[in-house]
Amino acid sequence: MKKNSYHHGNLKNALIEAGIQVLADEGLKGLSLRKVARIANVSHAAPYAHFTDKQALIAAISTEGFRLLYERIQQTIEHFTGDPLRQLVETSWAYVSFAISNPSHFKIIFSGIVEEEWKYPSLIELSQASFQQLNTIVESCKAQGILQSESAEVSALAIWSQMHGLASLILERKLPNEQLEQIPKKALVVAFLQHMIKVEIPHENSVD
Amino acid sequence: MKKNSYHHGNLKNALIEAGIQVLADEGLKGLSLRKVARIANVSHAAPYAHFTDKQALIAAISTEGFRLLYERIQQTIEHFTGDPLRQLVETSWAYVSFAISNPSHFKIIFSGIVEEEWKYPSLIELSQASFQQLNTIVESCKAQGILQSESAEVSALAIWSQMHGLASLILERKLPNEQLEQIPKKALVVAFLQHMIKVEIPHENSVD
DNA sequence: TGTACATCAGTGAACGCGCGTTCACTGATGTAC
DNA sequence: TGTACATCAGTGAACGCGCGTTCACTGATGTAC
Repeated sequence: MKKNSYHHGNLKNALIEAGIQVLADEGLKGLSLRKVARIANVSHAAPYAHFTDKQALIAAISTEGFRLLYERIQQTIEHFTGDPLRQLVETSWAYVSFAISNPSHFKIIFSGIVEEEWKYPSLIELSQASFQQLNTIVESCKAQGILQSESAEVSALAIWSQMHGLASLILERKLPNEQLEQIPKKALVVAFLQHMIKVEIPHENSVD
Repeated sequence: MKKNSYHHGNLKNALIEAGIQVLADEGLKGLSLRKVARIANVSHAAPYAHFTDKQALIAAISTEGFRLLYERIQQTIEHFTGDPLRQLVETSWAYVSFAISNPSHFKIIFSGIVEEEWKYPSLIELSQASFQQLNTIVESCKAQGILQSESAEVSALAIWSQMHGLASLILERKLPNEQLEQIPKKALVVAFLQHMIKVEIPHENSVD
């Protein structure tokens, strides 16, 4: 970024960025340390100064993506403080739209590519923190009588599963027909949630 | 299968089976034509008599898996003819349990690995037929007042998404805590569906 | 401010590997007469 | 039943490739005094 010779100065991040780019362009099968180094204008051995091996780079990309997702959801939660129903709808949509606009990140986080995940504790922390975000919202909704009142955790998992499944099916282009494909994705999210919610979800003056 | 020299007799299927085995043992990154040929006790060039290239083998494995899933669901439907609620519960469970017991097949079908899917029309047909199975059940449920009465297709997609998401999260070991992991998976399926259904789902004298 | 030195972040050659695919070939099988 | 021949399903050598990783190295940077 700053120096034009020898020491790069920010190579670690540059390699992560390059990796994301490769994933977007060619998918996982096209991702190699050598290619990533090439894109960062650096010799093919240079990455080893920052990552112990290829898995470590993949884990770093995954962690970075998870962090982005987490922060996006956190912002949404704060933006709608005090309105749990709205929080539920908007965070669900944030999840699905994150997948749509960052397919590489979403896929690498959730495609079981990172082996031996326990070696990368920040990944696991983020995963649990993310679920906790949703769980808190669901508890608030139940407290307000918006959702049926059984185990909040099961309900949270039900919602997460639904949004995760929708995101996956969209990314894999498995939406079963054109009719469904033409429905705006946010409308699908709202319709799905409406199936589970007692009160009517109000029309929003869409924020994003 | 029959001859012990030169002509194999059933090599095409043997290669598909070998491919499934490799996927189960080492995942997609370990799958190569050469390895598959090795397992089938055949020279590394032999597969080219049956598949134009590596992609074609992958597509064949995927198609085979999809067919198994389709047939399993079809049997479940027929087994509970006349009882749409039961059909809904049991086919949902069939979907999730197929994923659990055939993770390689499930992943390869739904992981976007098959490129240029349009080259393999039977894959696309199976995909649409599968959704149609679910759609028919949902329509019956709505006719009986079991489900809310909006678009059957949207409801069907909601259910499919939910089960697909649950299956994916289980396979990727992303269930957020041990508490949830200890719940029998079928109980989760039932709980999820209960969120969307007006009537109580009866306890079944479990069939499988 | 200047110098000596440790540490850091890169280089480039080299290793061994398994892969996908092609090609000329050959052994086995099926069919027409 | 026997023979000629086309077709099919395999073989094994060869190609070129990109990869992950290691290693001895060197240029740049930071620090102690």
